[in-house]
Amino acid sequence: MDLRRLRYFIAVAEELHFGRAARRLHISQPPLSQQIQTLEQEVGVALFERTGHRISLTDAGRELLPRARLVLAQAEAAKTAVQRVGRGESGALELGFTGSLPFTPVMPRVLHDFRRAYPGVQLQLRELSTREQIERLTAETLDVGFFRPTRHELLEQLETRVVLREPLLLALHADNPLARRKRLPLAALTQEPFILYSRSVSTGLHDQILALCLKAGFAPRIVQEVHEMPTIIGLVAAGVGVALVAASMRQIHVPGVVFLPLAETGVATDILLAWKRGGESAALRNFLAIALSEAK
Amino acid sequence: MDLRRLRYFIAVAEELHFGRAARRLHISQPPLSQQIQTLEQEVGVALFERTGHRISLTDAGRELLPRARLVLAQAEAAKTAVQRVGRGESGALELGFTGSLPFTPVMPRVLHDFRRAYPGVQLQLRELSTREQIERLTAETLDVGFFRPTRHELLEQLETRVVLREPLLLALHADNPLARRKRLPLAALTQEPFILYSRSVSTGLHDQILALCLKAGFAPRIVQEVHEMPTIIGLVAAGVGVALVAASMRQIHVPGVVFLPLAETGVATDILLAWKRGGESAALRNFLAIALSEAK
DNA sequence: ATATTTGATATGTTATCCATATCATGGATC
DNA sequence: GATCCATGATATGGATAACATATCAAATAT
Repeated sequence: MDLRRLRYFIAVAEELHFGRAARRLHISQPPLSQQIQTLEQEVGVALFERTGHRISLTDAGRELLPRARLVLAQAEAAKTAVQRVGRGESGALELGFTGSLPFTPVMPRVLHDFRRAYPGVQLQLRELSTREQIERLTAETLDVGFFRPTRHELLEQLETRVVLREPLLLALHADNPLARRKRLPLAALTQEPFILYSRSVSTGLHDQILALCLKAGFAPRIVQEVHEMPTIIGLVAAGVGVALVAASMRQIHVPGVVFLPLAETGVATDILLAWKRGGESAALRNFLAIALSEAK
Repeated sequence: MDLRRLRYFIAVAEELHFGRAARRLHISQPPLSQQIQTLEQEVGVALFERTGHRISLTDAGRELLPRARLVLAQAEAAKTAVQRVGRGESGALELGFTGSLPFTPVMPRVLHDFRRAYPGVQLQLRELSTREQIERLTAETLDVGFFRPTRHELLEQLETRVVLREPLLLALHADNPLARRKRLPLAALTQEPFILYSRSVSTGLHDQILALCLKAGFAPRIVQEVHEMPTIIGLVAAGVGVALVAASMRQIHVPGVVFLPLAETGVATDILLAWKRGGESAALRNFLAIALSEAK
């Protein structure tokens, strides 16, 4: 199983024509036929069906094609990553985060410290939903991600650490009579219109808040679902309704929005750092070291 | 970037000793040094630091090690996956069957045994009429099918085997006076209302039963045509008429339906296994091996 | 029936890979 | 500090593998 043979195989599988594939590979046709035959001998399975004038992939060939592409892509990625390190850029790191994270104390601090400690690392920031982050982390098209707890079947393939736990606060409009109180029990919100996190995108918070309300004895009247926390603040300012948000949302100063602690204790939301187990790059290891040391 | 070179690199990186790594790779030391140098030239970065007596990984080498492992592992996985498909241990198989087949002893047993022997094969079951199966088998949008004999011009393009021969029984309602007899000659049914198989969908059974009746000296009074055997049982139970059904229909226990053997001997219906000649996938070959070995 | 296109085969050349032999250098030992 | 040992690099020749040119056999198209 040679990378060159895999490359040849992909060319033939894509062109479905030995001659064209050979031209694309800048070799002549006979050695290509020969290499494919060698590859087929090696795996012990026919990869193409040669029925006279035209060829087609066998089941085995169809199985191999995407895998061969993956192997080649990863080899290529390894090469460029190594070269980047060689040029002193010491690697690249793609970091995912949800919209609320930049307002928390943890993400800015980690970024700042990492940038100072490893100025050579090319740090790419990507705002992505929790779900997208989990999918890209498992597919290894993202190195590390910040998000809040959720349910997702791929989560168990990832390594996660809680890096911050912050209380949930009630955000409501200053004109609301309840805004004059010092703290509020959830039960006081029975009649309030609720802004909630989207069930499909922010499953964890959606379910958590719903469960809290039910425990307090009422089902919230949901007037709006949103994807990201900061959006909520805008809606609260616009008088659309009340919402439960992480304490760090207080960072966002919008006239007319008041934050109140809940009377209930222990109502909080975690911030997680997640990455794929095994095969951590040097840059990722360094990032994790900094992020986790600041986590307590 | 050759897979061999990556393998060599991993060995040296793990042993941190060219001699030991060479021994592990069953080659001598000089070519190993040479291959590592070639690899370093290829990526343009030093992977090891040779400081006199001992060597260590450079940052670039540390970056490469986990990635090289990943590439090799995935190449290996691709190989075994392809081989599994080649051996028919994985892949997909689409199986057609008519409505009466699940009640026969042969189809459930074959499915059970095949699933146990080749759990990796994705087995798709499709309830299809005999005609549809024949058309899809010749068009190769179906891999294999179970049905009863019929006339169809495309049949000669298919390979067929009889996997079970079962007697035809008379199904009639318990209230029918004839139901008290132990066995019945066909001639006793001259005046009975007949439920028959649709001429267009189940040509074989339709013609067979019509011929039997004519041979017994009467033309049956057909009150209803149906597409599938199990449907008949329901109609018999409803008192619509009498019918000839395969013995395995006795599996369907519906109150009010009585099954009686015919006085005539040798009145039976076959169950066929059919597939398209040539180009059998490995999974299909394995399926046929199991199905035909149980056919006797 | 003939021409054309396709992938497979034959053969010689070149490049790659490996083994044996040898060299250069950094530590360890006396 | 001279010697010895271990380690990786270099030199050289032979085996293997990959390639190009020339050619073939079979399937289509004209």
